[in-house]
Amino acid sequence: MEAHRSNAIALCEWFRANARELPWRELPSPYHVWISEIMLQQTRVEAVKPYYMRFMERLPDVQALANCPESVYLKLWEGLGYYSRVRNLHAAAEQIMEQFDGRLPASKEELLQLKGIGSYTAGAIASIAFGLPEPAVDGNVLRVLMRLMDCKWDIAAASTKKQVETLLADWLTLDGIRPGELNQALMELGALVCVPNGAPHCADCPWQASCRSCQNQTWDQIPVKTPKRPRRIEEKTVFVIQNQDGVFFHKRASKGLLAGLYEFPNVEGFCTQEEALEAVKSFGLRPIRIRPITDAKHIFTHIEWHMKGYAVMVELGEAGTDLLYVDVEQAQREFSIPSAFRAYKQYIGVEVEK
DNA sequence: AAGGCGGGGTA
DNA sequence: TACCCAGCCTT
Repeated sequence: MEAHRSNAIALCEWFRANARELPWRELPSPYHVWISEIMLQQTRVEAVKPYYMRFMERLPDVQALANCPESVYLKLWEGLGYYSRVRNLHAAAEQIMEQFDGRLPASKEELLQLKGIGSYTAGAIASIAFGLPEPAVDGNVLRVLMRLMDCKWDIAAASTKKQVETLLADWLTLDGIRPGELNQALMELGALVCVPNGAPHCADCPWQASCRSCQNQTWDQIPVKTPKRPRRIEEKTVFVIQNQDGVFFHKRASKGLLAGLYEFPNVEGFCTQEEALEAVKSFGLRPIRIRPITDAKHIFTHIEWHMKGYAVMVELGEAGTDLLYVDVEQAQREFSIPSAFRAYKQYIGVEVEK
């Protein structure tokens, strides 16, 4: 246990000297920590920064978030990915207003009752915002500790995470340890020194002398992780349908992939120009002109979209189906459109040549 | 335990 | 190209 203590102390000293200045570290209130931790799930620090700043400006507290309409919070999340995060964030804000008098609860057990908060996030909020000795085990922490112990357990296994949580629970109650600091230090070490891609910067590591993986030169074998299965490919035809006044969009279903976001009307499979015209007619619209536009590919974690595009000019009038007809400004302002359709946004407002 | 769920950086 | 990122939820 004494070896653990000296490791923990050395890591915290390293952290105090090397911690990055991050927006959510300026004033780590429970709300600030909560929002930042949700945004940081499976998402890099640099990607989160501008979203975090804008989110805090627009929704500075739990009440503002609880009262926020879906279109606004989805727009604030547009492009960040994993959109159920912000849906759960909003639901949890309502939960906090109703059950906890507008303040985040100060226990891991209660935090776990909130939508979108699992073991890691509950531990992060409990330790960083409330100073409680709760572990916060993410991918960084698993990698760092597996290397420290030269341990080849599968980090994709739930049992591995449990073991690490149990180990850290002891570290966090050691004399002179600030739980929030140690948890952040473990993650910071993983982000800056014991990096996931390429060789770790062992010369800069506060654990260099005690790290088994460094001694045994096994860093490239650790962590062990079961591979995920290959992506499936889906072919789609995407339509940028316009008339003189506006453009047509479709709101996706409230569950599943890209839930609740807006998309260009599209159909399964690759359409010829003739088939494309038929598809547009099936939307309840009368095409005037059509031309092929760019192909595009978008890679999700588990799916690959291969897209073929057509720009279509249609007669004035609403669609007979569930398409929404809006002017460009309204679309920009109110519609959250996923990055998958980035290649087609440039055709909005562009004349369709014969 | 396994699969669904985004998007982008990096080697 | 493949892997990973301050993971969570559903089945």
